[in-house]
Amino acid sequence: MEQSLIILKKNGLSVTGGRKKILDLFLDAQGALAHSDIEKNTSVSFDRVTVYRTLQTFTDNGIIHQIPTTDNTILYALCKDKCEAGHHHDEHVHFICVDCDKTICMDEVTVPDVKLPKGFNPIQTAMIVKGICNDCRN
Amino acid sequence: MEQSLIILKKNGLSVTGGRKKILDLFLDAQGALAHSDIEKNTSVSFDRVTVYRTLQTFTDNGIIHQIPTTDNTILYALCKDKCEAGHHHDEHVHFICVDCDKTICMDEVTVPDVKLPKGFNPIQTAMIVKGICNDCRN
DNA sequence: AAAAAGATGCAACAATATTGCATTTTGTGT
DNA sequence: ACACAAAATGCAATATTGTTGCATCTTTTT
Repeated sequence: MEQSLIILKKNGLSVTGGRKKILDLFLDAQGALAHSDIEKNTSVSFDRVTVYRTLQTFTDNGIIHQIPTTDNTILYALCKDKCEAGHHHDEHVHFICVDCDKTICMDEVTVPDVKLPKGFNPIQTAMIVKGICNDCRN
Repeated sequence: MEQSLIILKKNGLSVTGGRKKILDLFLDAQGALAHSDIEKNTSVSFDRVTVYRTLQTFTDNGIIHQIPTTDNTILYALCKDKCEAGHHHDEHVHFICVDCDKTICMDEVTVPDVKLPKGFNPIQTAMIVKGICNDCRN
């Protein structure tokens, strides 16, 4: 059985052509995807609204997570199995290549703890490293 | 002499009413500001475009820096004196309060180093902690 | 197979961001 | 202080991005 199908069923989502297609994009992608990446993809011919709603649904169900960026786009990437609905554990490092512009999830690299000033109570931590990725160094 | 004036002069920027006003907002602000915060501020009555261009100018000159977020807004905050034009050193932790929604720069908390996989060359690191801030805990 | 629940498309709208150009303001040299 | 050059601003137009309501179609359930 296809992986995208498995994932959708596991999360109790009705399986539709659109969801499978978009989920496959993530499964195939090396790095993170923006809404525009999906919309521009020739194999996806859905309404913009459907893409928005699908990404929202996937996020709500812990299938994908959002990645913070400094340009005004939201990036999405597949969650690993540790994520639960409504409570993401995407506490791994995200690497953004300044050359090829790809964003890569480094699941092996966990975010180190930081000591915060008194009175500040951390719930979730994200870390973004900009640099040159493995493919772009020469 | 006013601080905003000093900063503008130091960076070789022509000093205008708009730039002073916006810079003062940052100097007064506790946390980071979004474009909309500035535009909505009653004491600012400039064209949206001017605000965009001013923020861009300040960013280019290392006066303010951008903060990554997962909602699709760009946040800006004052750089400390270590920042140079074109090369930001905003390697401090940003704290986003999930209650009051303020974003605070924790200049005292430096971002710890992480070991990246072979072939990945880091240039800049950012870290975002979500949680409850000092004002909102009870 | 029918009913219920859910997903999708469309249209309208809202918010956000960008660009070119004319006008005004600021900085510079005298 | 004045005139000129350089830079900033405002306005209009346009592009991009995100949201909502509702009718229609598809999937799931019984």
